[in-house]
Amino acid sequence: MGRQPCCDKLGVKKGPWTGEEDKKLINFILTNGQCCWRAVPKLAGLLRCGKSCRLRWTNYLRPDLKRGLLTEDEEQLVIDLHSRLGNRWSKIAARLPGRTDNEIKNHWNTHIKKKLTKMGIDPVTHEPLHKQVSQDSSSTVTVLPESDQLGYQSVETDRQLTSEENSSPPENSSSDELRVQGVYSDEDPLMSSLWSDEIPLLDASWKFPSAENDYSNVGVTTWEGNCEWLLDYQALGIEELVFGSVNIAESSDKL
DNA sequence: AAACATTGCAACCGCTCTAAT
DNA sequence: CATTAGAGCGGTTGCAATGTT
Repeated sequence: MGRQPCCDKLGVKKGPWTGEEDKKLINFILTNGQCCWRAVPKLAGLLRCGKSCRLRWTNYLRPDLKRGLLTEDEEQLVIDLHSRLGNRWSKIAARLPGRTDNEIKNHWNTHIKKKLTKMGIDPVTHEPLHKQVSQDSSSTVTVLPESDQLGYQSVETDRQLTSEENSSPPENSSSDELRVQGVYSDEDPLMSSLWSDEIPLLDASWKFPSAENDYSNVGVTTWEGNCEWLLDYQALGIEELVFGSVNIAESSDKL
């Protein structure tokens, strides 16, 4: 017995969102809060799949999102977290307030990967590339990393990789396996907080520039039952402000 | 100026996880 | 315990913007 599709494929619009659709979605969520996403499109008068609405909201419309490129510090944090967590983008994103997993994933694939490769670091294993290359005697040994210039820390200190592990990226092993293997230590504050599934908060040691801002109630991935701020938004007339950005989206649609 | 190549990002797809029954 | 439905995640794709020839 197959699973029901998340939405009726018939009559469901796909592709880029229009300003009008954004407006409807924002308006609905500001007014009603977040109930079940499956019901959102119907209630909001959208011809979209609930999943699509959730994605649009979490990746683009959420008012607490930061826009623009990742800062150097954020990038560094992403690299560090990736070396520990692998492609667990949502876990990584949880450590960067105002950033989405999609955004970080895109930034990783388009910028950081290249940067690391250029630096002679394998973006998958975080191992120096020359280790693999040097096996081929004909190739020149890559001079290693300007990594220090960027503050990149080899993960060898954190992870004692066997040659087998070296051939399989972290994401190929289950987290529990890795923990059992001692790859991640429970004494590592980052890892232990991740294991315990607490609401992510920036550790002071990250020296993240925006840590001065209070994001303590923003890091939650769902704000069900925690949407008082929406009412505040409305009371303060911030809805207008939000829609201002929608207008920008609308105008960009016309371009 | 035009054609082509590359890049970057928003959005989709399909799978897994989890909670409810 | 098994089944089901919904939510979330990570990989991938499509396309507009930008750069290069």
